[in-house]
Amino acid sequence: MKEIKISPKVIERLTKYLRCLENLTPEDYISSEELADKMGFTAAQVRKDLSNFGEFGVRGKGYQIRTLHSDIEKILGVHKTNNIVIIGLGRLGSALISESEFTKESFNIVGVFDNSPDKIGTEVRGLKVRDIKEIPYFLKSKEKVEIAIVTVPKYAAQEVTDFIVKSGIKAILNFTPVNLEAPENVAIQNIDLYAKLQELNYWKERILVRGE
Amino acid sequence: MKEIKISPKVIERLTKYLRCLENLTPEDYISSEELADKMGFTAAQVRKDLSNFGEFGVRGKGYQIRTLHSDIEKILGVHKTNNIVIIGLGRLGSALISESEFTKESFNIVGVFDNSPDKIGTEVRGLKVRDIKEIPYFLKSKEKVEIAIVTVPKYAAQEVTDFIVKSGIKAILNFTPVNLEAPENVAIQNIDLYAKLQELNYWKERILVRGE
DNA sequence: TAGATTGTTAATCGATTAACAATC
DNA sequence: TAGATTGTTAATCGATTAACAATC
Repeated sequence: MKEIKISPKVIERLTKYLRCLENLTPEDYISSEELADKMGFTAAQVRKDLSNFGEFGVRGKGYQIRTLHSDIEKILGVHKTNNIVIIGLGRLGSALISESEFTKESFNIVGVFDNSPDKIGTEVRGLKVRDIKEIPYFLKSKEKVEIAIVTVPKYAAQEVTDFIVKSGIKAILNFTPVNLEAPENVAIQNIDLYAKLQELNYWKERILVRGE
Repeated sequence: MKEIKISPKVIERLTKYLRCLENLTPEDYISSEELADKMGFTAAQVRKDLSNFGEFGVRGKGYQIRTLHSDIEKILGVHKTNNIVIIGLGRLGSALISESEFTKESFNIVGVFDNSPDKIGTEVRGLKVRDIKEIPYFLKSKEKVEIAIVTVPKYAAQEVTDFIVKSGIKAILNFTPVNLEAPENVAIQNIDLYAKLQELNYWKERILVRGE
């Protein structure tokens, strides 16, 4: 399998296929057309997306739901458990820790960090809150942790990012509204809740779009 | 100004221009090139995006930061206060209520709804938690509310959506991982935190992308 | 006026879709 | 084998970029 350049849009759709397959009978087969219909895509789109990564279907039959699900999980690397840490224990950070979705098998929160003396040392959902300064030691001593969820206030965002990247973090889910600077080899996904609300506000006046 | 079909990507970038302009001196002028550089876009992109909505620049000088900021706010409809309600008061819903960003001028949380007897009647940040069944009356009696943030558990998502849409909601910020069905004239933006994490997990192994 | 930068048209690039030979 | 549906190539569509005349 050659490493062809994959578009982020393909990966985004892969997560949607996964969501969709979860609700179906694992033993059944589904055609690209059926799967596409469920999500408002085209059958060609589905086949093209998957063909980037190999051949997962059976001609004349379609894709077996169970194997397709597990194949997509493998592509995304979520067939195994990936350790994550949460940086910043404000309201949002706390909420994410308890989010049942995040406690699924594929991601495992192994550390929680903040810089407030009020929070350091307390426990949240069985996790001790640590001083953010401990990050470098924590990352060295513990099992591999590559992903950090950053929910600090925006004035601290860049500084915290520099620090955790230097400490070895390779991927950041950024909830701050700051356009983070980081080295080329650090993956970043931004979730800007307020921006999404602004987008929604635009569309509510015109209609057209069934949000991305 | 003719109503040309605008791509969602344009609106997404508009919110980014806004974020960027916030940190600059209002009286200064900025060229499309300077603005583009700050975000890793091209100057042509910036000019093209803006030209969809009118002429905001001064040839030879660029765009005045203060007026461009306020012009983009007007395009997005966030120059005025838009009322919103929050449906579902789990951890995430509660966090959003307290999110300082959401308490900015342009959005105003006027109602909070849940169906749990434990929560109904309590107060969160000065807002009384109401029974979700009251939504229709609430929307009729109060000032105009068109936007709902939905943070209910996924099994309840579609049912709740049907109910609030029937009650008059015109736009939904959907935090559930469900692909909501709604009439054509209801705008929906989806924020799927877990899916974002999955995407990030893919990119962390290859690198390439500075999340969308 | 000369210099700078816009707004816009035309060219390019990438992503989606249609079509079909391969094959279960 | 006949019917169905894949994987893939070619055609289409839309979005980005380059280029430049308009103009402050």
